[in-house]
Amino acid sequence: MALGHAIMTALLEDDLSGYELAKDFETSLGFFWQASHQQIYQELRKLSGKHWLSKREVTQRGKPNKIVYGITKAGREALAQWVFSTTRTQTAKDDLLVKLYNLGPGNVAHLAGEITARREEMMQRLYLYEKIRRRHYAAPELLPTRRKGVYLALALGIHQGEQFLAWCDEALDLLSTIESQGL
Amino acid sequence: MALGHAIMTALLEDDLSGYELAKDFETSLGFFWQASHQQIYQELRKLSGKHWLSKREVTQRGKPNKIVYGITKAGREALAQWVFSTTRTQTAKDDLLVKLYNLGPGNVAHLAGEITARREEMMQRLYLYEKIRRRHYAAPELLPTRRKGVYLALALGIHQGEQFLAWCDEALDLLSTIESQGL
DNA sequence: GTTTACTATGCAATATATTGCATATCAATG
DNA sequence: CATTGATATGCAATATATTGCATAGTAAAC
Repeated sequence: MALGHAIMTALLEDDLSGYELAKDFETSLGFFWQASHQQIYQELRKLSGKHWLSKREVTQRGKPNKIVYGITKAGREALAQWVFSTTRTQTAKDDLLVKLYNLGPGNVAHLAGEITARREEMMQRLYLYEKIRRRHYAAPELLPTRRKGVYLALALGIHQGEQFLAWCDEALDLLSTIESQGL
Repeated sequence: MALGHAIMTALLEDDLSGYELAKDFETSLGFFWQASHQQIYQELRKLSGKHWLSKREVTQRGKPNKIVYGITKAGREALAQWVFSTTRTQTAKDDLLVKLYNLGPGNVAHLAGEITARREEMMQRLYLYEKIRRRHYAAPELLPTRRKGVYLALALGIHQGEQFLAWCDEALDLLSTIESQGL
């Protein structure tokens, strides 16, 4: 039920529509919790069914109307309680690592390519992270409490991203010593 | 369909029963791909239905009989092909980070506790990783090709684990500056 | 003026994962 | 000799996630 709590968390600061939430999940909170729009729309209906969210339709001009959700008092309480619940040990699944277990002369080149692509992606993400950090989290000790938490999540993302880049380099280095075999 | 491929990968070196696979998934490959025994048993039946695995019953004394699975030629081919498939962008979901977005005076102490627990867990895992590295991967350049891939997965685990410890310290440090509020 | 892109929401089917329970043998503990 | 724990496999129900498709209005590009 963590997606629901992630959504409520996103709604703590602003009321948002499903579409806007889906957009948001591609950045910020979505760095740590991805979700597709289908999932979000379903979850929104569930949450408002539980009265943890309120909804209202907003008429728009030049665009289809949207349904904007806001967190209710009951929602805030449920969220606050959830923070104290025991976190199930996280999933941590990555195809790439399973693929690496299958490393062989026939696929070195391909795997090196995948790693290079991931490296690129991570570079771009880090660029984004850094931009956010510089703009909003330059002095973490001075932030209001809640923002300190957000900062820490960001800091983890940055550290792990940098670490990942270093690993990519190590990996590409090692892979380059393997004789590739065409198909 | 990646669980299936993870299972076949595990069966590349040894034939194993569902129970043994489930045990294995708690270590080694399971560091990068967790799965419960229910999932594994179901997947095994699916895979042998596709003739990617063969099965035979092994009579045991002092223990219930077991069904041992081995990868077939067709399975090996499917696995080798899968390595070239496009990896869907990984999931990356962590309750703890969502919780951090909800940081407040009422839950600092709790969150600090969760981070401390995670730190402990990671220390233990790192200890395991390091033991494996020293024993089997001391000289990565000299390993046979496939083992180089396994080494790289391990290396990523180690680097990210160490990075995580450093982050925990940073986080605990920052959290300690926040005034905690009892309930 | 037709195509493409963005906003906005949704259904249905399938795939994947989790939770709880059930069964059965044997060894060791108390 | 009753309980606990390890081995060994499985069903059923629910929860969660993914994939493909459908609709519909407007704006901008060509």
